[in-house]
Amino acid sequence: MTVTLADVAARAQVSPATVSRVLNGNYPVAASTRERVLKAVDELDYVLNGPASALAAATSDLVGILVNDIADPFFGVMAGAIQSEIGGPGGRAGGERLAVVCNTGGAPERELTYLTLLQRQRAAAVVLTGGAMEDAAHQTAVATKLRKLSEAGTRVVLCGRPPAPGTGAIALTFDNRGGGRELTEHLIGLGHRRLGYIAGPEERTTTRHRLEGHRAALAAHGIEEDARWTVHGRYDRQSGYEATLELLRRDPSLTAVVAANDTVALGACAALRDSGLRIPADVSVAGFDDLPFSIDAVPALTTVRLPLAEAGARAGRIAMGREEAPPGGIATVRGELMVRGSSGVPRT
Amino acid sequence: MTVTLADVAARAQVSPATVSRVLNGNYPVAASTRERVLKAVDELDYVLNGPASALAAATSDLVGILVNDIADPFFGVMAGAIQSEIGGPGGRAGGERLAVVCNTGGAPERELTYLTLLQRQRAAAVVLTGGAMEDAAHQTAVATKLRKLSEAGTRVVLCGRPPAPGTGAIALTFDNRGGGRELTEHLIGLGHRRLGYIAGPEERTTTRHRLEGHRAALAAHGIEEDARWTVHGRYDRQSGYEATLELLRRDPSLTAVVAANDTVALGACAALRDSGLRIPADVSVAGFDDLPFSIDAVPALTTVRLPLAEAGARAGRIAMGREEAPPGGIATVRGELMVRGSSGVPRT
DNA sequence: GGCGTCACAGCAAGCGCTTTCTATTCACTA
DNA sequence: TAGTGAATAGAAAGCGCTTGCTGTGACGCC
Repeated sequence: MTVTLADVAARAQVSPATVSRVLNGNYPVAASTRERVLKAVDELDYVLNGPASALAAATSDLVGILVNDIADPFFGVMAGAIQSEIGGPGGRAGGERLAVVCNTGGAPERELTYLTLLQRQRAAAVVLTGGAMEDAAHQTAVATKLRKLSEAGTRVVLCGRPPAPGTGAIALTFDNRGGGRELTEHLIGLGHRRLGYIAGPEERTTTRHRLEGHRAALAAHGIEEDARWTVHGRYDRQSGYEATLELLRRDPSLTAVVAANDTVALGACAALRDSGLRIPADVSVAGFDDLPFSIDAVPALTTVRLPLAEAGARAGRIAMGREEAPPGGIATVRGELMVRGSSGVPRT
Repeated sequence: MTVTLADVAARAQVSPATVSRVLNGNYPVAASTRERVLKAVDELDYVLNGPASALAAATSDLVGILVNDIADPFFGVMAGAIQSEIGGPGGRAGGERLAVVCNTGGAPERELTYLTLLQRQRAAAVVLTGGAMEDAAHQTAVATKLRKLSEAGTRVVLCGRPPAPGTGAIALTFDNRGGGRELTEHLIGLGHRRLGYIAGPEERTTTRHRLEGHRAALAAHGIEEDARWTVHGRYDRQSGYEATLELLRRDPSLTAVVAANDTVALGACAALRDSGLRIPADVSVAGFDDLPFSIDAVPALTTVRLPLAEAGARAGRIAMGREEAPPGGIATVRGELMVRGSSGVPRT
């Protein structure tokens, strides 16, 4: 039925061992023999049995990439960059590895199950992207899992995620706090004193860090924050829309709205427009991430550019062992403030 | 070192066979025994060896999803929908399957290599998304591969891709031609007679079909097309920007620009704005796909909504064998014209 | 000319699991 | 009381590959 190594060996008149060695290229095989084997492989249209080879060799060529939402360009861009370095076919990498993207949907239990699945497949490496959940039980569970993976020889890299001490995972962390602070300071610098903030889901590290940065900026400039100025929501457009209406309802005198990310900011823009307010003449808007579409908003979005592709690529290389891990296993990746049309001086 | 089935068996005082049966649940095991086994599994923190089990059972729980560009929401949305149906952990599906997204970057050879990799892993199913390459040699190669996969028991589903006759693949095809035609007819109906068209890469089926629809509409209304009115480019924003400038240069009297997709349309909008033209007062713009951000453009983009999530979900179910394949193995998925602010009557 | 050294090739023992077939038990029925 | 079959557990044969170790000629060296 299906062609096996033995069939190839028979046809090439060599032992299975030799065929295996030709295919893996990690043992000397005479050129003439090699050729004969390759010819047989070609003629029989042989395809290696992955599971069998993984079992025998006790390694696999699978690399897992965990993302919260694959439909969100934030993760798409990172995943693409990671994958391009992992190789898969045609990547810069030599060995053919199957980079697989797993969509957790931001659900803790899914994250864990995917990790188990990858552990089960004896994945060569795992890259976790995006913010982590702040649920203590879940964090412990994930940490335990990551440690087990590391111990089993799977390289674990965190990309855009806070470090997980004691797990052996390498972390490339985004400086969400610093970015958030810089962004808000920009607005304060323009003269804003009443700033609404649309935060992401409560239990995400990303949410918390960005918000902390925002508040640090306010505090640093002696602006007392009004509790009504912060609204929590999801990381999507609709959430931004609704949150903005809510903010306007709570305090119509706000002159700026800072959003958890660009997608939310776009929703905010829509809500402001629908409320008859001009951007930035009436209200300034700022986002975070600098996703590809942010420059196409009208006016273009002021935001913090996160080097998603660069960080992803680096994470990919580290996962493949082609780049050294940063000292201490932790590196902080900074964002860059992008001032564009959506922010201006406040109305007087 | 690592815990194996045998270890669990020893601790639970049963045979390995019994443990396997408890874990797979496809054979009667006394409740008390089962409990003992599960307890041992838990205590030893046992994780099944995927490759070994795949080898022994001659099946795997891997499902491959091939996309052209994972950073493009068009694919992200589809992939997310597919994956949610495939299951993976927490999906609606029962069996835990590892849905893996493979990024081909639109490169033919990568597509093939990924297919081989999946074949190697004995994937349970493969879903190919997005337009196909029109290169004859490559199409044959892919068709051969798909046929082999089908024959080996892998379910093959094409989502948003033209059918591949004789391969055993189920196809859910987007009606790009019909959508393109409807879109252009809308513009013609508004009074436009000089319409520029920004097409995608030449060798893509999607490109060709949309363009054919556009031309069919023109022909149906007796509009003779000027060769200068079509420009080819990539499916990205920059390409749309440049192509639009080129179109304006070639014929400044154009009153509408139809883009290959929404991303390109956004680039077109930017180019028009930068050229001092108003949308739609001076030039109308239309896109295709109705990606999430299209509604946030200013003005909102007139486009053809493709039910990406629905089609993806259906493809996922078919791949899992949870939904019957359409009659003949081919279904056409129609788009829906979304008329928004970016199209209006032409300037006089 | 004898012998250590290479460069290859093959043997065979698993890798950790699934599954067929067989054995055992036990509850009933005749 | 023996006979029957259902229910359950185990023995063992692989699944297709990798790899440590064992040949086996050919070669160079003293």
